[in-house]
Amino acid sequence: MTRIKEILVPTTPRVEGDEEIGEIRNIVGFHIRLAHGAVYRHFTETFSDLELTQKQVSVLWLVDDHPDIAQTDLAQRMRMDRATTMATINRLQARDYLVRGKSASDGRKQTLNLTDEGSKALVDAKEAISEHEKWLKSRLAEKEVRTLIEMLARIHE
Amino acid sequence: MTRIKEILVPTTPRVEGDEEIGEIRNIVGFHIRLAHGAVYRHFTETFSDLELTQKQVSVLWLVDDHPDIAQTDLAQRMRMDRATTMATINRLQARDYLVRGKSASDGRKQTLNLTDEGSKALVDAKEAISEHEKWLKSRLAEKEVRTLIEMLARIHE
DNA sequence: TATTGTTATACTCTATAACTATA
DNA sequence: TATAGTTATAGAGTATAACAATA
Repeated sequence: MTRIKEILVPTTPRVEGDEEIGEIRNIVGFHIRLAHGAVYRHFTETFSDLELTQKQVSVLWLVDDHPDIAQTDLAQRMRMDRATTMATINRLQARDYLVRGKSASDGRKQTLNLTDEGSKALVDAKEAISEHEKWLKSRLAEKEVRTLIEMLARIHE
Repeated sequence: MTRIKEILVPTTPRVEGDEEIGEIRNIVGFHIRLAHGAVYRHFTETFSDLELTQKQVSVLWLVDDHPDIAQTDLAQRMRMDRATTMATINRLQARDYLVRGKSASDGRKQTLNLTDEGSKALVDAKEAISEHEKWLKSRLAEKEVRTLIEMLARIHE
């Protein structure tokens, strides 16, 4: 189901020297950094009770979605190297949010799974993420959310 | 100058349970984090010769655009707090890329300016940023770049 | 040889708190 | 009182290098 909507499109023409590097405001990377910072800050400020970072929540979430996941698999999904993954896992294990096991199929690999405490923490964390997303999405139209995610995915994939 | 354009807007109706939090793939914050990481990684890997981080380049750029800028003004533009700004400035000053001075109008404030060496480094850095942006923009259509910047700005402003 | 996990190391980013000087 | 800069401190993220165990 679709309907026609009229929007105003500013027709900024391409100017001579447009491809040159001009103002810092036109640098995509600059805005990605700032947006990331804003998101990071809102999350940590609003949900300091959680005592979990976005990254840690992401790890709990992925482990919950993929029981027995190995560290390398997790690392790939998070776009982290092994050492960084280790550091994150260690912190979560120290708080008894997840446990390491031995993979039956491959002796080199380990299995990661949430503890009951980890599952409980994830429920709270998802609640927080949900609120956080509402804050984020309040700045975007419904359709823009999908567009934005699609464009960002093209960048990190 | 503007013109009217008609677009099709899919009127996806809100469904029961729509506000529920589903897959991690639908979380905007998740993609912003990953995209930021991808951009960060590409920049540091490709321009390790520079010995400058994106943040440091941004600071040099802003100081160049705004001679005699004070640390607090810079901090606002970078969305950093004072302490983080100090740390960044200190690193750049230690490398003789910028100098601190005293503000004539306000004894509390300082002035920041690039040294000749800092200016030279900025030229190289802008070259790198330009290439980096090409890599980034190769994943996006011309129009999408503007859309993305606009949406990201709405998030961090 | 390649992969997985591990440890050690280092730099950057981020922020909080407390202090000094100035407005 | 408020603002600007400073210092000390700390946790987290990021990565590299080298090592052991396993495939």
